[in-house]
Amino acid sequence: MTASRVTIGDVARHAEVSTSAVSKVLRNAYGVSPAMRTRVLAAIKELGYRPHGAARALRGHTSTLGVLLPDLRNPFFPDLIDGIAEELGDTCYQVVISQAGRDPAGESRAVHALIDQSVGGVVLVAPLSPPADLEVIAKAVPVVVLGRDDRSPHYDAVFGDEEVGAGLVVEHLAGLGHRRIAHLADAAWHGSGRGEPATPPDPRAHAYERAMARLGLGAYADIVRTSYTEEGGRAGVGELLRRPEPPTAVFAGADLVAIGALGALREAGLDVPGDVSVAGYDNSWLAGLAHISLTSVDQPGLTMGRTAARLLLERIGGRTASARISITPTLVTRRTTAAAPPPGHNPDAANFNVTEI
Amino acid sequence: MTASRVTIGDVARHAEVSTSAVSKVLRNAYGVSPAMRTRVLAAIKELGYRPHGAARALRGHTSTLGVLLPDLRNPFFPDLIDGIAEELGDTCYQVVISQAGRDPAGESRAVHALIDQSVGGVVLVAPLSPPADLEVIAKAVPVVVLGRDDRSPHYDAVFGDEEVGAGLVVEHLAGLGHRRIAHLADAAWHGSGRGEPATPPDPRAHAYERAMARLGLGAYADIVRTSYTEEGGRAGVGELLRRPEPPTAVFAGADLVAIGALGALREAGLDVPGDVSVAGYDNSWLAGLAHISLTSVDQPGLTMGRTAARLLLERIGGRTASARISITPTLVTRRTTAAAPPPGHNPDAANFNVTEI
DNA sequence: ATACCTACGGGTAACGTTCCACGATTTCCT
DNA sequence: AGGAAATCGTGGAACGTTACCCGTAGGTAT
Repeated sequence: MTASRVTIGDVARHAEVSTSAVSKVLRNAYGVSPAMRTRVLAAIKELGYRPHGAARALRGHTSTLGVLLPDLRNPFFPDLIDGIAEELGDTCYQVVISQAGRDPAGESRAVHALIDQSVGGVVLVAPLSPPADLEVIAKAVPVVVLGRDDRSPHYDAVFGDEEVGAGLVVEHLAGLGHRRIAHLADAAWHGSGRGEPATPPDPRAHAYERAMARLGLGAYADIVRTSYTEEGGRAGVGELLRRPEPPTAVFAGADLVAIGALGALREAGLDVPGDVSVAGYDNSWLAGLAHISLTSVDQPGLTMGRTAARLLLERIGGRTASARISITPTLVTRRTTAAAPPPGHNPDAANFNVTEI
Repeated sequence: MTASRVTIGDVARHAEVSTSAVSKVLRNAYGVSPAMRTRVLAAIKELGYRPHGAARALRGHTSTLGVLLPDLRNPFFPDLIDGIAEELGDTCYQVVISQAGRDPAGESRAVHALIDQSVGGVVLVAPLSPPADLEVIAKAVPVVVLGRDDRSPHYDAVFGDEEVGAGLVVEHLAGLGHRRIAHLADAAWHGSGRGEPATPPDPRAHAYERAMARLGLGAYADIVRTSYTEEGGRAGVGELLRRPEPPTAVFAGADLVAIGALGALREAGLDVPGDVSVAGYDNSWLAGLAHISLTSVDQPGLTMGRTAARLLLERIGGRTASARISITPTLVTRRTTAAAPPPGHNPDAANFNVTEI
């Protein structure tokens, strides 16, 4: 029952010109007189005509860009999206977002679905697929990877400097006297499994390890791989608390994970930061909430989003040289990190301080 | 430099059949022998062929559904998306998400962009556009509205029962002895402005007013309109605290707003729930966090998302009769609501209890 | 043997847009 | 004045897919 669409032909008839003419004013191409332009514009408005995106796409024109997000719940991602949308504000491009699965297969399916929809380009946020797969995708459509330090000849990358970020956290915690500093890493970023040069090794976890080693704490390094969700944070802390000597500080790879960690610690009767310090990553709005006040590594999401969008536009514009842009993070210290408890400290004794229910 | 796409013609040539034949096996239509089918399938796999979405769309076939979200930060929305994705799991449909602006104009632009992309249907989450505009849109594409109680002959609606939801909160707070119960409502839901029958009146705010009246607290009803964001919650509380007699309870129309309210109250030196009680709406994962533990009206986001997707599929399948599905919310009480302070209570005196920095 | 069905496969006209090539007119230059 | 150049507008062939319609081959009932 959907009324048949009004086409460029209808507009042409109504304005008594050719469809080519209408097409020209639509794309404001060369060769159209002001008189005709106004007539066509009037006809368009009168008929409420809107160009058919699919038909345009068939001719190779597109006005949508795709953004692939691993997860809608991560509070850092809206910042990226806002940045992308801002940069695209004065262009004709429109953003569509697609949620990738938690696994490379789902991610691949989602990105191909985006391409089948003939988007003009894609921003892949923290993708799971190995670089080789992305090279293939980049052959079909301009690609910018956001949040992974890939070096590819065919697509661009925008990412925070993990070495600096992890270093800041570890140095901060070590400076507070912590030695047993554990790290909750992203399980999805599995080192491979087939022995093939698959996804590059998790750079955040590696940076953590190097920072620990640099500070002479290499023996205390302890990585738990878990999902980058609140639930993952809970599970990770659950595992850490079963260690013979649980850590006194937890460096979560994402704010959401840190939030889960905070919850699990609280439920275990441990005080933050009295018994255990917790730090997150991304400094999303969640970290800044008064009731959470999470120490976190600040990454300028808006800037990163804008940069990714800019690179994508450049690629679409014809740039073939590859770009790699690194962004240096900073540390925002808040109330979840404090001096390490004294060596003989018994966490359970601290429970007397807990005044909340 | 993007390599030219492999088309259905390439597949046909490679399998030595006609394009019609390939098209048939693609849609597994009638009239194709098993032998040919396997040959074509082999060719498809060998060439890595993927059907061109835009070309299909031009012929009237589509396999994407659009979801329009007002805001990526609202923690309730991912639940809806997950519900929609779940329901669509075993169909060929793929979801794309688009972020509407904060104003009706931006929303309209976003939904039309979606339609131009020839989606097969759209789910509009808490739309700002007046029903009349949605009727127009529903003429072009199947529409389901999620989170607003519209009764339209041309599109469906799935929504929580606001009367029950607001009633539960107000009764809960009144039962705890509160009288000055204020409400933070959505400013975007402006009652109109032109005198035209624009967007219907904010049902949540109205339900709040009726509940207050029903309990004999009509004189205490106090609505502050603010944006449905964390910042909006802060601003709303700021305004409420400037009242001659500030409220002892705040009913925020969304969890995110309640979070902002909590932050502002804390910064004002007020204790929650000692001095002021706070309740939210949607019972998103944010409300359940141990560090927040917000009393909130529970709406089953997953179910609502699934229902919306189901209705959309039915519409696409040809149903023309309109559906309206109301979902009854429940109340989850947590630690942000408690008995009202005694009449002579001086909030400032309570500051002695504040132990945190 | 003829007519009729069924199963299988191909030919081809759309779908709505863009853009190249090419007329038709006017303006400019010497 | 004669032609070149600039300007304005049109025709029509794609783009990749689908769906209708029509052959053909073999089988079966009359």
